[in-house]
Amino acid sequence: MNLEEIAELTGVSRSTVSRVINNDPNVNESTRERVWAIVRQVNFHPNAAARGLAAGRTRVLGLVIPMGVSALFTDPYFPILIQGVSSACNANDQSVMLWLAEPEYERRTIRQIMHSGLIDGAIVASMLMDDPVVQALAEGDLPFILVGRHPTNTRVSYVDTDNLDGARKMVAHLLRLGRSRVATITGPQNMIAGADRLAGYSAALHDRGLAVDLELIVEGDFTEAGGYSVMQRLLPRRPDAVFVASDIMAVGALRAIRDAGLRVPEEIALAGFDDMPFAERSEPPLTTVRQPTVRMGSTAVEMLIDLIEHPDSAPHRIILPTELVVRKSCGSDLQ
Amino acid sequence: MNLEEIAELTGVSRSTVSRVINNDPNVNESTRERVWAIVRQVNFHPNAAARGLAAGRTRVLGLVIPMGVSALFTDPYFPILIQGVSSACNANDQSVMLWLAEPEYERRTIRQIMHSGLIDGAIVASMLMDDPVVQALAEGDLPFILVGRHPTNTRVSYVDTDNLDGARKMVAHLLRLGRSRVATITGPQNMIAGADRLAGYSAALHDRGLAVDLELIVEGDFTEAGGYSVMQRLLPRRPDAVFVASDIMAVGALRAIRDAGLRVPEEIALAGFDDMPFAERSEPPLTTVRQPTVRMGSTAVEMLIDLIEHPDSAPHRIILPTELVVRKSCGSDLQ
DNA sequence: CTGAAAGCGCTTACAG
DNA sequence: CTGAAAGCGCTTACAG
Repeated sequence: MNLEEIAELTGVSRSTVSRVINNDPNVNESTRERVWAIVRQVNFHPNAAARGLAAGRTRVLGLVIPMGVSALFTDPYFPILIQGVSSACNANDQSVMLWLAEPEYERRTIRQIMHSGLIDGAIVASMLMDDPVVQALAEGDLPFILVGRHPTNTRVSYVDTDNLDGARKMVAHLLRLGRSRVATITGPQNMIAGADRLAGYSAALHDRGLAVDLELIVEGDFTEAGGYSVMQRLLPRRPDAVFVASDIMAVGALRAIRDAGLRVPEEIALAGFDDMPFAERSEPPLTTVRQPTVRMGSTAVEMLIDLIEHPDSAPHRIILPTELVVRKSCGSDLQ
Repeated sequence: MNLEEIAELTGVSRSTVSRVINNDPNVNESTRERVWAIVRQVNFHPNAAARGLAAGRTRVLGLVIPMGVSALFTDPYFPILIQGVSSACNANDQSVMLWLAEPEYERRTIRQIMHSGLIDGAIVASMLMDDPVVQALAEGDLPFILVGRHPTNTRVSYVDTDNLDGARKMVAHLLRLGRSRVATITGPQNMIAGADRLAGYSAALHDRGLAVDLELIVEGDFTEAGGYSVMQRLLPRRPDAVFVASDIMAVGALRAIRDAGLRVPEEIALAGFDDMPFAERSEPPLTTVRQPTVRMGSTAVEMLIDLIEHPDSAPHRIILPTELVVRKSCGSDLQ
């Protein structure tokens, strides 16, 4: 079933059918109705590939997730992001092509994306400070939006969580509770969120006129096992609070504190970041920073559609706010 | 940059360039090399949409996940499945189009999928006994593979986990440990995995010549909160072991048992299903059944490619084995 | 082994 | 408001 056949059934030309399907205003009302009737009757759906080829727009958006960093896919961040993107695409009548860029295919992936003709633009969930994927995209001419800010390139558009502010608010909270040796377990410093959350930690100390004690800063790797072992290294330095840059690391840190015979929050206040589902189920429930992951996804979609339609617009940068989620692990109720 | 331009640069016809790109054997070796050299030099990639239109094959596979059931997306099953599918697609030089079918868009989604011309076939992760999406697909002529068996339609191909056998092995294990009142918290009985795991429970009792006690069977909803409340209902009936049809429900059940002042595994042995990441972190670590989710994804891809290339082959059904993961919560070490 | 030509199913100036 | 025609970038019989 194609345009030609519909045209025949309706007694108009292929062009007119096309106009009707595309809601072109220049069609006689009665013609339009006649065509629609047939279209619906035979359950006709135009071939999207042909449409894309002819019109130069496929209404398909690519979602690129570089898997290089780790098996981050077992944590809910990406699934939730995918959900946000997908649902915004549904709402905007777009389809989504998913590219999980495994390291061994990364080069091929990025080429495919840019030259496939299959997508009108891409949303890239890059996490690294200096991602070759982003580099390559920036050199091509496919519209794209980053989820996660880009630290240097001033010409890319992105949406990000306010990681710095979230961390800052959390550390300020811990200080306000009277903790004096607030340590932090950071994320990898080659990851933007890792760097930004550390910057927030420093800023909070600075806000209070406190000096950063390098002894109290240790770098984790965003895994539970990493959180555990790094917390063990931290314990002899006697922190009375720890801001952990991710919930999953916080769970590991919690175990390490327990295994050392210390109590949370009495002896060590603990706070995470992300507000993952397990955070509220942990024992004690984990104080953390909530980020608007779904909204990042849908915002990215809207930005991308806008960029596709206005390729020459200036780069947009949107930073979404976070929210403090205070539970038992920080000892707010001990005061 | 298109075929025509490459042809011009090489001094051959568009047809020949196309043959080279598609590894057609009927090309002179030296011509082939000359063309490849140029293709690489200008970093040419054929337009996939045009290719799909002309050849009738896009090398894009659809992955359809009906989101109707629940926000199942916060558990790692789907992400891991997506990963398996995506990585097998990469390995087979296919791209993947992701359709998260939200209930409100389900009808449109399925139409889009079938008529888009964008994909050569679909992998459908359906969970319901009687899914309208599967129904619709079965009536169309797009090749598709189900992840999760179909109970009635004998003409669809699928890959599934051996849910029945996994449950059966687990319950047999609990019985072997000397537990005499083995209860089960099932999944929703309109979901295939829910039904199959209950069937496995019954089979294990039957294998031992034991009668099923309906008092010891309660239906959960695959959520933690559900596991909690349903376990509360179960407690007065004094089970000494509970096979819970999913890890997330098992975590809820564990909390309910604790809150009632009972000990796991001493007073109640507990076992889950799925082997999710948090299962080994639970306290005590959860005995469970591991299913090969990644392999289901990659198997589905291979089956689909096969089906696309041999549309008339008989339906295939592949059931992958599970593995018992024995940890502390079942009390194996109490013996 | 190679090329000219038709065709995949659409869109969109162009002319009327 | 409508249609004939060119074109999007490929593939693939067909003829040689």
